[in-house]
Amino acid sequence: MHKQDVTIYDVAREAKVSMATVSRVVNGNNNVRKETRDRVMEVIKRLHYQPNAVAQGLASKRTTTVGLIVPDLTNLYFAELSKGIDDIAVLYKYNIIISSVENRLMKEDAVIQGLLNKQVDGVIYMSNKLSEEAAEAFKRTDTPVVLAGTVSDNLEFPSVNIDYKKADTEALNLLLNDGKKKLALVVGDKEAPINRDHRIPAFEKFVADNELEGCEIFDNIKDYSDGYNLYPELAKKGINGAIVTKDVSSVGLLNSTLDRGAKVPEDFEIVTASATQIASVVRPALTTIKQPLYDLGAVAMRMLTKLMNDEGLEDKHIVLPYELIKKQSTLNK
Amino acid sequence: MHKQDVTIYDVAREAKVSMATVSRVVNGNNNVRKETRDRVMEVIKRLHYQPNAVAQGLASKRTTTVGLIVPDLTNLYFAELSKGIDDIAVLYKYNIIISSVENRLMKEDAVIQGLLNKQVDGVIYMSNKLSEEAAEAFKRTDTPVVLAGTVSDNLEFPSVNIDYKKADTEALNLLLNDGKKKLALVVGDKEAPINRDHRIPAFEKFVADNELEGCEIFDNIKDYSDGYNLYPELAKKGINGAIVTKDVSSVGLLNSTLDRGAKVPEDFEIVTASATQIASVVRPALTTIKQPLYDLGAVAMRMLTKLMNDEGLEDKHIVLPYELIKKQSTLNK
DNA sequence: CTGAAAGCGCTAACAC
DNA sequence: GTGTTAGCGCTTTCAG
Repeated sequence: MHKQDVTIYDVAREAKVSMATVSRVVNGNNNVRKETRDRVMEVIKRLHYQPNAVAQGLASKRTTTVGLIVPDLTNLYFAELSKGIDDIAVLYKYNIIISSVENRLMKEDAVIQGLLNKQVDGVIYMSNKLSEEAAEAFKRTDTPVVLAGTVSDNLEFPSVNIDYKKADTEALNLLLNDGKKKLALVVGDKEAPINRDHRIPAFEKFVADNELEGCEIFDNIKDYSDGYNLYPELAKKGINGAIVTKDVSSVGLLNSTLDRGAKVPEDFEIVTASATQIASVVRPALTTIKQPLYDLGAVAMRMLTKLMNDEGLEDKHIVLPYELIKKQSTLNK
Repeated sequence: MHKQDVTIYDVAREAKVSMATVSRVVNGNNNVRKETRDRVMEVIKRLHYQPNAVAQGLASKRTTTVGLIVPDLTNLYFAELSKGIDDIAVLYKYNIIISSVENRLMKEDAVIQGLLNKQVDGVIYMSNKLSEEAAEAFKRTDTPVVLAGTVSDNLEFPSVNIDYKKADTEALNLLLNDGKKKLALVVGDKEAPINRDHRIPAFEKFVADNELEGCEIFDNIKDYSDGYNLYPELAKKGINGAIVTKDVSSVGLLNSTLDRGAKVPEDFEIVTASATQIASVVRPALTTIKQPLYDLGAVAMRMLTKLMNDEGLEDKHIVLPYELIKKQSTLNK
């Protein structure tokens, strides 16, 4: 970034107006006579003037930039969320500073502080859970924050989610209806609020309500091989149906099942709780709880634009509909 | 972004020094007596002072922000590249403004101009091809640019790639060695420089060198269903081996092949030219040209940091090694 | 080692 | 409608 060649001052001089007028033209302020505006526009074009957004940001205290906090860029779940956010951001002319925080030395609150120092106008936070430190960092600022696809203990921050309990219950009903009675819930982290407060209670309630026996929760299944290595244990325990929260784990479990000669869905049924591209290209195709990831992101960003304009929100917590997509990994009787 | 509560001026007054000294402390300048430094640090901590990066940017002409231009966030190919970039960016304390440009009304050069207006210190451009307008926009500025996994006609811009010709030739040799002689090259866009100048010439040369007949190039295969719908045509023409540039298309083709009762790899072999997670979870697993996506991104970002520090580059065009990973979609005799 | 002062490029009252 | 004038919060000579 070298010294800027042409500034608002050059345009003013050349167009024989004050820089205030140039500023008005640039910002679409109506208080400029048409002839003046045209003249200024002509000079802007001729000189290839481009406003310096940093200077604008310092003077106006708005950077038209929002921060995005995401665990991992290469996780399709968050990539699809981000796409929804990005599309709405473009619509409202915001740029996005993206920060991934998983497996980093830098602590989450330091990342957030860095974003705030850059004077972002707002932040969207995505994760399986809102960490303590992140929540604290957000509370210290008055920069608006929206949680997308992220469960939080307190309802302090606006959020967009689906009804995880309802979705899981519906999936469990599908399994039960197919005659599978020894069910499993396979999660990445038992303590993540989304699991602790939603999926696990829903599972336990379902098991109790239907008086099922031998059902179990499996923790710490985070990637493909975790899923792949899990099947023997499930088989030994006679489990014949599972809801798996991560789709790569689902695929690992699926492949493992097939490799060991079990039939899906006859012997064993799988429902995956996060439907990304990966779940739909494997064979047999996986039955999924389809979260509207794109929409979750888009709605979250729309909420944020309102907050950044001090417009206020009708609903602070939005719940979007999901869909249970029945494919070949369940019998679907 | 409201009025900042505590500024460098507050710290200066409280510590009984000038703001210049506070600035020195904040920026780690050594020309400060230890006692003074300690006193300033104490006040900074006590007042929770955080420098305003926008003001720093305006005054210093460095924003410690780089722009990333990517076709689509949800394409794992670019997501993995981005991850490499991001990790190095964090290391050098840069933030990343990410802009996706595929299927947008806004033209690419407008996106680039927007990034430049934000005074990014550098730009990394990723795409299948560098568009004319993008190249023009980059030429107008002296902000450094690096191309990652992107082929360009001219060698004006520094770049990081693999040797696509060599990789494809090795893959074709694998197919031929397995006894497959009617080969196909399946691409997304014939006119993209990576195909036009690398993959297609390599394919044609291979066919000529080995005096093969009935080999053909298939264009416009961009997604899963394109790949899925392609197989009948290949079958009719007796094609028995294919290199597919996009991995989702490869998977589509694979599933279609299996659905129609052909055996992979006995009757038909597939090699995919971009190995993302998707290629490795399907069954049979796909043989792939494994591009070091993470490294491509990391090296590109490292180059950019050098350029941003006016350090100069030893090599302007870096070629990284690839690997041909043999899996079950080829016989591998 | 420290301070004074001049910007960086723009916005936003305020006056006319 | 348009110009004048303060800043926005920080870096960076230049003196001393």
